[in-house]
Amino acid sequence: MKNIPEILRILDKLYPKAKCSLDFNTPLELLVATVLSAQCTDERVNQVTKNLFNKYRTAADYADVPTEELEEDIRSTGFFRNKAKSLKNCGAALVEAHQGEVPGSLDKLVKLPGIGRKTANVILGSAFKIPGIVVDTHVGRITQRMGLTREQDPVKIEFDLMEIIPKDKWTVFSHQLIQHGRKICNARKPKCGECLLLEHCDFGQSAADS
DNA sequence: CTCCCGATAT
DNA sequence: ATATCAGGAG
Repeated sequence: MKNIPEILRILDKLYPKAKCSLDFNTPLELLVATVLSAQCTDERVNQVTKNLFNKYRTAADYADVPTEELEEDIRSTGFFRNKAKSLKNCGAALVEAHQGEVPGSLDKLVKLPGIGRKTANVILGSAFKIPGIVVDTHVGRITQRMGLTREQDPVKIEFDLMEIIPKDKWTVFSHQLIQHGRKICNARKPKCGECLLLEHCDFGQSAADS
């Protein structure tokens, strides 16, 4: 079995101030940034939202803008047609069902168009301080490599992690792994030689031959 | 499972 | 050229 407390200590030491790396000032801004972050780097999202948030200030602003105009405003983040549709429909749903405000519960968030569990848990953790495990591509990859889960499905991974990670650590843990995934445990060529989690990692152990 | 999709690193 | 990047919907 895994020495979870030790793994958490190492992560705290490596990334003591791990937080959301998307720029935002309100729950709505975080929602938009997180939708845009799908299959896109957070640097590019921040670059786009810098201008976007000046132009779109309320949920109604997203609901009312012509689709083509919103598509152009977010084009460089990729998947721009899907994302524009999601943001527009989401803005309308917020106005319709939540007085234009972003709800602070998982159930209500995942009912919004374009918002899945990953996005919902980002919003819960960083905008509402409600614990949630964010299983994105980084968290999924790293926890599989380490042997913290055997599942492939992000939702199953989320539930596996919820059982072994203390609830008050869920949000920090997610952001720590995301930073670790960007700096060390890359998808293509993980830098196992620089990884302080090596001895706790199945992938690192099996790759350590020399 | 497939599709959506521009930008960047290798 | 190709894999990958804070995924979600049909």
